[in-house]
Amino acid sequence: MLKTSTPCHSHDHHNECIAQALELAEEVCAQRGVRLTPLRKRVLELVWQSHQPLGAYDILEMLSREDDRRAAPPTVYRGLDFLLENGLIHRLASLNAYIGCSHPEVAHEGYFMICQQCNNAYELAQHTAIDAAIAQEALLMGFAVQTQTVEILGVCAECRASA
Amino acid sequence: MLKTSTPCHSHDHHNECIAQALELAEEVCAQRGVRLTPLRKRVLELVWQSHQPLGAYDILEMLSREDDRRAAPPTVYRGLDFLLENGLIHRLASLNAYIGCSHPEVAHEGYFMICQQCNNAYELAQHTAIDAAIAQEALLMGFAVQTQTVEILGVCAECRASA
DNA sequence: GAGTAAAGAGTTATATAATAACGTCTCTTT
DNA sequence: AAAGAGACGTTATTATATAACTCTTTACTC
Repeated sequence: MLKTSTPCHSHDHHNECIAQALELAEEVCAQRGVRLTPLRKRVLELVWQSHQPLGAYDILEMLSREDDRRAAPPTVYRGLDFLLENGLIHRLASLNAYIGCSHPEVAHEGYFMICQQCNNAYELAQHTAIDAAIAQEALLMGFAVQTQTVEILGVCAECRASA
Repeated sequence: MLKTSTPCHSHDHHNECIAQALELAEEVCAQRGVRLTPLRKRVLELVWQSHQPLGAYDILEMLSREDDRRAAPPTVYRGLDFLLENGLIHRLASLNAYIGCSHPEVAHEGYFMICQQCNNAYELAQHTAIDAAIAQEALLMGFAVQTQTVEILGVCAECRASA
């Protein structure tokens, strides 16, 4: 059973959290026989630089800044597509944005609570009451679930406390 | 408590279901003192012509066909915005599409099961296990929910049966 | 190790979804 | 009638994503 990803609010985030995610990504890709190319790794790293969902064009701009030749959209979208396929990131449909996944080793749907003040996205654990409830409703309707989009917008505990 | 909207598969859909929705919309708007102008009503009618979510540009094209002068995007989006604000339609973030709401008289979030074969979108009842589960998770996290996006893609019972 | 197929990535152009900004018309309210 | 607000037309633009073609790199086969 997966645990709720607890976003780091510490300054070590950039060092620890990202490094850990990249390492795990390497493992996962190796195990699956798919290639985490420099570009893909670069995109993943950029996505991981915050717990705040990033737009594809934000990533594009960051990429373009580093290499000083201008990257084009397909470059980023290919990277994102690969990462999505391999569960290394999730896409947030309600924001048109992307965010790193802490548990790429297990295929799963992402359930998110997204704070509209700090913009952090908190991925919920699997096997919560939520997915049980969805499974139950689906069963009642005879509906065969393929993919799920569960994105809750609001204000996180920290932001509520500091308000 | 709301009931699950049971999409009509009958041929009477166009006559009954739409008429009923439009009538209800009139009532709701009258009661709230907002204006269901001809344009807005027209957009709502178009949205209701199927239980399949429609894109804004689909609606735009339909509008343009009738009046034979070409309508522009803002025309449609203004209509959609009004309808959204008044709960007469829902927006499906995962599809960038819009669909009529059967219960505009009660403010609520839309939970949807969307069939990838027939494209029908089934709006779930409120007060299901799902919203209870979401509320419970939010409570655990100290998260104040503002808006919810719950969109389940898969195959509906009918399509499974006929496959 | 050379030949070949497939995957990855660059590049240009385009599709799709949504909004900004401004003008005009039409109501109501005074 | 004048003023103000709401609704809508119109043009242009922004934001998000993909198509199509090319060339390079990698991996596989012999």
